[in-house]
Amino acid sequence: MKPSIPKGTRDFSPSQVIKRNYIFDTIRQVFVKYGYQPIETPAMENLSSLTGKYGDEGDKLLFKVLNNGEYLNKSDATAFAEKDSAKFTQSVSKRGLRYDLTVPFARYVVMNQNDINFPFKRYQIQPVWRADRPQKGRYQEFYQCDADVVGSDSLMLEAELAQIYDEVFTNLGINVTIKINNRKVLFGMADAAGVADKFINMTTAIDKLDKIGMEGVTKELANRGIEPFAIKKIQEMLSVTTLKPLKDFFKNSKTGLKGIEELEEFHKYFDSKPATNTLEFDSTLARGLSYYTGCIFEVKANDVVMGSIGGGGRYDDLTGNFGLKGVSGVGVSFGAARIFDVMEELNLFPENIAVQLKCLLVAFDKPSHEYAFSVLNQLRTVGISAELYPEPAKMGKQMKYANARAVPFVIVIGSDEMNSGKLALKNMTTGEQEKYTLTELLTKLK
RNA sequence: GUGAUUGUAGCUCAGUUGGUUAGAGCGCUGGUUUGUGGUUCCAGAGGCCGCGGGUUCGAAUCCCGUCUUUCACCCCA
Repeated sequence: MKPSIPKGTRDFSPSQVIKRNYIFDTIRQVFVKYGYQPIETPAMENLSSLTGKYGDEGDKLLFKVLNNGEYLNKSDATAFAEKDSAKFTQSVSKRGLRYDLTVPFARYVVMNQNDINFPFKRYQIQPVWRADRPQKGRYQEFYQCDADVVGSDSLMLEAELAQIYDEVFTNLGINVTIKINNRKVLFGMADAAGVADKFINMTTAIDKLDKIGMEGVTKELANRGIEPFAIKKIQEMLSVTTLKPLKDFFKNSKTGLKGIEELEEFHKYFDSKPATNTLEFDSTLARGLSYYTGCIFEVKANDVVMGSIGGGGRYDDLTGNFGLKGVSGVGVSFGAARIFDVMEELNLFPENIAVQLKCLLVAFDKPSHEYAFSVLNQLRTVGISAELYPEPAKMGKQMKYANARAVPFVIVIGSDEMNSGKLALKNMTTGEQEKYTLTELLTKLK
C-alpha cells in the first residue's frame, strides 16, 4: 500500500521539530516568567463537554470518535432513517477530539476546583483538532499555546497578557501589531445605533472590514437586516480610532461606557512599560468565539500575509457551562503552526539551533573502530554530543555522512592515530585538520 | 459546507492534436581515488503516470467517480 497521512496533518522532520521546540521554549519561558503553571488535558473529551461551546459552525468542525464495540446495537435507527446526521452521531459517538485548549481548561477548573488556589494561572501547549478544509496556515491538527487566568476580574491581567504577547514576539523576532477591543464597546455601538438586538449580526459584519472594505460592510449590514440610519451611525463610530469620541456616542449606553472604562483601566497598567510592538485599539475587531465578554485581542504579523497568529480575551462566565458560576477568566493563545510559517517565510530561525551533534568519529578498520568507541565514550562522559559511524566504511562515505549531518567536527582514527595516541581533528567548516591527544580534544570540544 | 485547483522516479518538474520502449535536473548506488566531505568526470539502479471505472484498435493524455494538494468563501490559530 502507498503510505499516506490524513489531509490537513503533517509529519515533522528533525529540523522542523527542533524549530518548533524553539518556538515552544521561547513561549514557555515567558509564560513561566509571568507565573503561569503547566497543565495537560486528554486529547479526547466527552462530546458533551465540547458541543455547543463553539457555535453551530464549531460543532460542525468537531472531530468525533466512533464508539467501540457493537455500537450499531445502540444507534438511533430513527435518526438514521431520517438522515439526521447530528442526532445519529450522538448515538454512536460519545467522545471527540479537543477543539481548543480553553474549554478543556474550563472543564479542568470545575473538576478540580477544590484543589485549585484561585486566582489560577495556567499555561498549556498541546495539539488541537478541527475538521476544517485545509488552506494556507490552516491545518486539521495544530498546536496551540495558551495562557489563561481564572478567578480574577482585574484588568491588570489583560495588561499582563498583552505584555506576554509583546515579549514573546520580540524574543522570536517577529514584528507584530497587537489589536485590542472590548465586546462591551461593540455592544455599545449596537446600542447607540439602536440595534442591540442584532448585536451578533452587526459584529460578524464589521469583523470583515479589513477584508471587504466599508462598502462591503455596508452591504453586509443591510443584508443582515440593519436599517440605513443605523448603518450610518455605525459607520461614524467605526471611523473613530481613539476612545474619547466614542464616549459621546455611548452617552445612553451603560455597557458601552463600561467597555471604554475597561480599556482605559487596561491602559493604566499596560502603558507603564514601553512595548516593542504596536498595540492599537481596533473598533472593528470582533472575534467569533461567542464566549468572550470583555477585552478581546488579536495579533497579526506585520511583514507577511497570514491570518492572525494569536488571539484571546475575557470571558466572564466560561466555567458556568460546567456548573461553576461567577468565575471570570481571561487568556491568550498562540498559533504555533502559523508562527512557524511566518518565521520560515521571514527566515527568522537562528542558524545554530539545528546543530546538535558536536562531533563525529570515523574509523578506517576494525581495530581502530573498537578503539574509537572507547574515545566516543570518553567524549560522552564529559557531556560532548558525539557519534561514531557504526562501521569502518569507506572514508568518502563516512565524510559524506558527516557533511549531511552538518557536524562541525570530525575525529579521524586509523592505525597511526591509535598507535601514537594523537587523534586527527578535522574542522568541517574550514577543512583544516590537526592532531591532538585525547585530553586536549576533551577540552577543545567542551 | 460552497466554488476552483493539483497529482508522472526519493525530491523538483517536462511529456506535442490520444500512437509504439514515459524523460531531465537534483538525490541515491558503484567507479574515477587501497586514509578524507561540501568541486569534476563515467556508469547504474529506481515509475500500477494518485486510486477505481468508462470511451477507444490504442489512454499519463479524453469522460465519470473517489481520495489528495493548493487557494478563495464560510469560519478561524
